[in-house]
Amino acid sequence: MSKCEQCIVRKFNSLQHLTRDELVRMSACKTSKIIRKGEPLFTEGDYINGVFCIKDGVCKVSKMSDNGRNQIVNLITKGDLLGERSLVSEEPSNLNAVALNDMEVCFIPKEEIVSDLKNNNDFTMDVLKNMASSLKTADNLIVDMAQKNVKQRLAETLLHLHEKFGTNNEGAIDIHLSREDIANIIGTATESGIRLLSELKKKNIIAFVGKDIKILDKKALGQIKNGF
Amino acid sequence: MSKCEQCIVRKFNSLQHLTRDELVRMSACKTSKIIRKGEPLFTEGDYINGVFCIKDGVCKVSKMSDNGRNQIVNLITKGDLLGERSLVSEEPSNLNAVALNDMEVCFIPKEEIVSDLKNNNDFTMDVLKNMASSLKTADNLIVDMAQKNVKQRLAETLLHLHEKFGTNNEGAIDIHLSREDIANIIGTATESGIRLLSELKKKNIIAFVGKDIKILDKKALGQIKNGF
DNA sequence: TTTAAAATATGATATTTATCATGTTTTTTG
DNA sequence: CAAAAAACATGATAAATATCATATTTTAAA
Repeated sequence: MSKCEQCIVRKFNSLQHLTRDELVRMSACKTSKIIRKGEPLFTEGDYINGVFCIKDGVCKVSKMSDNGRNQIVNLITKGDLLGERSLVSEEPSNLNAVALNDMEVCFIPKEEIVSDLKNNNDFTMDVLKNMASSLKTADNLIVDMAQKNVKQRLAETLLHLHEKFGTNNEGAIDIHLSREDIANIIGTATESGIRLLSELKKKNIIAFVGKDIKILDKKALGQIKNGF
Repeated sequence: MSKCEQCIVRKFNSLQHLTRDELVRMSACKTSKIIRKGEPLFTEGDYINGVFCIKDGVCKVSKMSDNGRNQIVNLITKGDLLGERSLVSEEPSNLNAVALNDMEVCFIPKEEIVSDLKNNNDFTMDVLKNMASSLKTADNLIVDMAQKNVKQRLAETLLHLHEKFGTNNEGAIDIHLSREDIANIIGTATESGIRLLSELKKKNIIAFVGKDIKILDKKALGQIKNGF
């Protein structure tokens, strides 16, 4: 099994603040897993009791609404940590995490990492910083969801995905999401999402490469995002 | 000036985990303020650089959307802390806080409290716990905003306000919000909010006591919230 | 590789919500 | 207290979005 102290991925998240000794201890108790596309990392109601460190792949984090529709609240990718909240809460998760492609993840049990939270202030402060940042992002998303219309949210989402995942060698956004996933990110019916994508395609603002999306006119998307 | 170590309010928030010595030091550098109804505690773009401890009163925390509408993301009340995020971030606030009634607050500067974050792990862990809890609440709100319609969100908001603020001696929800505030909580146009409130009144699900709202049929509201 | 299932697409329609207009009531201010 | 401003209210209409129906394409499975 790979060793945390030699793993490059930790450099991208709070684990970079752990000492070599702490990493060696962590390495001894962590487990590595392969999660196949479509499989869950965890499900609403699960007690996670630990943190996932994403070595490769992407997963969608979502929540079922009372209306029976699924809302994606986050996309977690290589280098990210997932499940930090379980470290300071005894409650089960209110979220689902499902792999969007094959993933390689390490799972570090809560007991182990909580002792680091108690003893390594640099680490704790960084976790706190990240949570504060997530909270800001969440507040902004609340405002977007409440105040922007579906067309604006779609434009914003496309720009955001482009920013976050970059483009593949054909110029398309380098993440494979189904039309339903996209609708579940922007919070609309699948048909409405598809319809608006078709409209953007017809206006030559985006193009389809297979089913993936290529942004042709970034400026136009920016304007739509702001309500023009 | 009142002394933190004797102040009952701190018992309701993370400051309860500070030692007597830490409280005495804090007391020496904090400032007390009276904020009148309608006045801001801080405004989008301000560097807060400290934490507000709410001794009395309620404020609304909101953010302007690009569309020029104001979205209320939180109501902060007696016993709460406000501005924790400024402790671990160098960025200016993305939020506005405005008093809904006359408030009594203490302001503790960042420098002072950051040293406690570094040295008192109980305190730090409690701040972390609260932030985790806020994040969960925020995720739930994102899902509601994205997936529930305005009527559902109004019902949910009324039930939530009733839960959070209780009722006054006339049985009305014990917080005075304008119709515009209510619309800004549920994320809709003021007219739409008013219209739906009128409709609930007509159906004898709520009543108006002056301008305040009294819930007559909790069960019916619960059903509307869930889409019936 | 044929069949079944899932995903994508689009039209028709109903529902929800925003916007604009206007009137009334309440609150604030000189 | 009178006048002005703000908040509340409701109608009419337009725009946005969901829902239902159905067809096509793609993917998965037998």
